[in-house]
Parts: sequence; structure tokens; C-alpha cells
Amino acid sequence: MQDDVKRGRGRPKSWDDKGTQNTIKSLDRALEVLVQLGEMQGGTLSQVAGALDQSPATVYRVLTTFQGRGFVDFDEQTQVWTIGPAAFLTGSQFLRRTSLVERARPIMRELMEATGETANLGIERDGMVLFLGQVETHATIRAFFPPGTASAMHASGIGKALLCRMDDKRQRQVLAASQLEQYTPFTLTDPDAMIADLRASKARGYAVDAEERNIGMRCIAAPVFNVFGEVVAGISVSGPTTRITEDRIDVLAAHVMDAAARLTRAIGGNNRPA
Amino acid sequence: MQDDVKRGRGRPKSWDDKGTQNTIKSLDRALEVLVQLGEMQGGTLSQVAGALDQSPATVYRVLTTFQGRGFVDFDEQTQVWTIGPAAFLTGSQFLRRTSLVERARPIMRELMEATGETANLGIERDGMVLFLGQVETHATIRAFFPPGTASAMHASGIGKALLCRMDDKRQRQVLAASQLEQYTPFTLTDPDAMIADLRASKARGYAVDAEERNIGMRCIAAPVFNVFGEVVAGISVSGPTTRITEDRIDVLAAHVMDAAARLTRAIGGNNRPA
DNA sequence: CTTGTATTTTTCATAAAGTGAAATCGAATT
DNA sequence: AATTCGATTTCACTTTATGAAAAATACAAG
Repeated sequence: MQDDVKRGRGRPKSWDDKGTQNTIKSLDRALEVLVQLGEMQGGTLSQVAGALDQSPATVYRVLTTFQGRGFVDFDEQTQVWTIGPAAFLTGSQFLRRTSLVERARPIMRELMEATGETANLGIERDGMVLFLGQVETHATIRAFFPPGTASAMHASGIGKALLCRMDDKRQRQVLAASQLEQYTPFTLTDPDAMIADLRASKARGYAVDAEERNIGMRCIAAPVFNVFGEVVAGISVSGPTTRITEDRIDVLAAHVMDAAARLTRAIGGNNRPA
Repeated sequence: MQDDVKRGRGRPKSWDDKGTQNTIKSLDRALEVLVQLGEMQGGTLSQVAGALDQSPATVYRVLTTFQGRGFVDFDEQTQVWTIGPAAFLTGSQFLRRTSLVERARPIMRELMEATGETANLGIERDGMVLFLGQVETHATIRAFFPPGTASAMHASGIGKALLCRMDDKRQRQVLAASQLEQYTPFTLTDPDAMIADLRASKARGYAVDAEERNIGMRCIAAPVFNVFGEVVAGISVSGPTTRITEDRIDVLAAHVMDAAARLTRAIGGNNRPA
């Protein structure tokens, strides 16, 4: 291991602390429009322009330009602009980089086929669970947790599977940040109860979200490790309580843990004591 | 059916045919950079600039601006730019919107109008073809596949279009389950003949059901892909042999493949090698 | 049916802002 | 040590984005 960072060629970025202006203003504002449109999940021209306090004329041209490349769609009937397929396609390239997702895909498919339930993959990011992908029971496009969704750690199967393998410090950090917000009557809001649940999850190898985020939804999750034995992801199956019944949990959990172990192996990870 | 489209408020787009310029050039070029970066799955500044024949200085500023909003990442070690998490997050909002069926509808209508034959949409489910919808031709003799119908994979145009793009393992699974039941004298019941037909279908881009399920009925189908390049659906035209004649197959197939490609694009799918 | 209001789309003068060639600099290569 | 290569930055030059206001329509109300 060398101390000095091996940097690329070329002139280094700003040799003095003078903040140099290398960003393109108009592009930045255009991206602001795109992000806003995503966050509000679509809207009319005036809604978008109003939310950003920008000129309708400018926002209009930005939107039509995005539309020209398929980054946004426009519904003439409702006059509503939404995020388009090209944004999805390009954005999804992010996943290819993380080989985790590519490797997880076939394993998730087999998990789905073995259990008959939707399989999910997620990582921790900024104290939240970021869903990276899923394989649904039916091949339809619509999803309950679309990839890209961020969800609270403490009320998620994958979130708890990640938490229970973090060291105490990070665990406290994340839990403090989430503030244990209550979503349903079953959400664990007491820190002590949460700690106990995490300890039990770690001991048995999987975490269970029993209607703690959505009434009627259960989720069984297990952790995935990298080469250093650190948790890097969680894999789970989720479904309605009518199908994921109490007495099926054991069997389903076995499948989930098997899938997690195989994914760990597929990314060169290590199950042994962290 | 109403002739007049119910439009939104406001001034209508270009009342004369003069193509008005409402797009922002610089934004469009910036998007070109982003798309290029996605397609080449990351690259150095000079690679990107070279591929687009643009000034490195401009591409550099575009990339740093994208980076500022997390739309691209930069790896200092390797000097490689890649699509970033924000692009993924925003692009994923696309999934929240509509289902496969809704997106397919207008495309199927156009396919029907272009070919004059009934257009069908189907997915694989439990080893069968599940028909999700269709747009019927005005012609008197009509095809008979009401949505919700499940049909054997091996004796269906859409089924074979789906099969020919599955990996070997799933292909064998499905074929084994269907047992190649014989419906007409033309049904392919020999596994080797079926494999050969699937291989040919994959090569030419479309599958043909030539009276293999119903005497007097032909069907031409092409596959639709998701972001990961996996087949998720098939789109087809079907009709009596009196109208879908041997010498029309080429032309009809071109329409079907075009429709499939457009649907792939509309759901954010990816035609490239999986 | 007519009038009024809200919203989208276009025009246009103006100035802001992006552009590329070339200079600059560091790391890699010889 | 010298040279090459590719990433940043500077700078003069316009291209081009911009917002106010006008135009054109849909919808609602009288």
C-alpha cells in the first residue's frame, strides 16, 4: 500500500483555493428542473416553474429540449410533464458499474422462482435504504418499490439486515438519524426494542419486517458481505401477509439466506467474522 | 372515437408548419454527452470528447456540471467519468408512472393501423403466454385472443418470440413444462425442430406462428426488452392465412419489429446485448 | 353566446454566458 | 533529464439563452 494517491495526468484542479467557475449555469438550472420534476413526480409547466421560481418561458424550453431526447414525456391530454424513458435508461447505467447488481440479478430471479415472492436488493446510502433492483413475481413493469426508492432503515427488512451487521457506532449513527419515525402500529420506535430485534436478527441470520412500514406487508431479509466481511447490501423477499404467513417464515428465510450467501460469494465477499 | 383531440389550454404548438426552434442547443449537446457516457459505460474526458467530436474544454465543463448534481461520478484514480447516483434516482421515477400495458396501447394501435391486422401484447407467466391486451382490426374476420387468455408458449408467435430470447436454462424449463402438445398438424412437437425454429427466430428478429395453434391463423411476433436487456413481453400481429400470406410476412414483420423496438424504448428498455 | 381568466407557446431585443483555440501544468514515459 | 500526453484554465469572441410581454387557445362563468 502506498501513501501517495495515484492521480491521473493533467493539470490538477485549481492549484489555489480560489473557487474557479467551471460549471455551466444554464445546464445546472436545467438539471434543477429535471430533479424537481422527478421529486414532484410530474407536473404541469406552471407547477414546475412555480416550484423553482423560474420563468415559464425558460422552463418550457428546457422541458421541450429534454423531451426531444426522451428524458421527459409530455401528456397532451393532461398537460403533465413527467420523467421519460431515456432518463431511466441512462440513469440505469449507474447500476452496471456496481457489479453487485449484475451479479445479483440471476440470484434474485432464482430466489423469486423458489419462493414465488418478489425479490429485492438494497444498500445503505446516507442513512437510508436505497433499493437497487427487484425481480417481481409477474413480469410487469409497475413495482411496489421501484429501484431508486429510498426508505427508512429502521422500518425495512433490508434496512434491519444491514443494521444488525454494522458496528455499534454506525448503528447508533443511523438510528439516531432516522429518529425511529412511526409508520404503523407495528413500527419499532423504542430504541431498546430495536436493539433487541437487531441482536436477534444477527443471531438467526435474517431480519423480518412484520408490517412495520406498510400494513399487510411482510419482508424477510439477509445481509450480503464484501471481501472484508462488511455488510454492503441486503437481499429480501417481500409480499402480503396473506402469502407470507408466520409458519412460512422459516422456509422463506432459508431461501433468502441462501441467496444472500450466494451473492456474497458472487461478488467475492466473505461471510466470516467481520 | 372522436376526431378532435382534447388538447390542453394555451397557445397551440406552431400553427404553421414552419419548424420553430424551441429547444436549447447547449442543453441538447449536454444531454448528448450524458447519453454517450451511458452508452459507452463510462470513459475518460478525451474518450467522450473524441466520440462526440466536441471540444474537450466544453465536455469537461459539461461533465463537472453534471458532477455537481451527482448525475455523473468521477474516479480520480482512473480519470474515468461514469453515470452517477442522481441520474439513477431521477431516472427511476419513470417506473412509478405507467404499466407496460398503458405504454403499449398507442404503439399497438399504430401497428394495427399500419398493418390492418389485430395487434397483440403478451408476457410469459407460469410457463404460458398471458395475453395482456390487443387492438383489433376493423376487418370482419377477427382473431380471438381476449386479454387474460393464457396460451401454450410453444404454439404461439409471442411465446416463441419470448422463448428465443431466454437463456438456455429457462428455455428448457418452459419447453419441458409445455410438453410440446400438438394442436394442429403444423405444431412443432419435435424438440430439435423447436430449437432450430427458435434459433432462426432470434437471428431474424421475429417469430412466426404458421397455423401451429389454429388452422387458418398466422401470427408474427417480436420481443420487447427491459433495461437489463431481458425479454419481458412480446408484441404481434395475427390474422387469417388468407390475409397474412407468405409474401406479406417480410413487410408485416418489419412493422412488428419496429413496434417492439418502440415499446422497448417506451418502457426504458435496452436492445443491446444483455 | 359572450366575456373573462388561466395557461401555454411564441416573439424579440438585450445582455449574459457558453465556446474553442491555445496556453499551462503535472504525471507518465523514454 | 527531457519529452510526450492529456487534463484544466484562461481569454477574446460571439453565439445563444433569457424574461417580459404578446398571442393564442381552453375552460369557466354570466
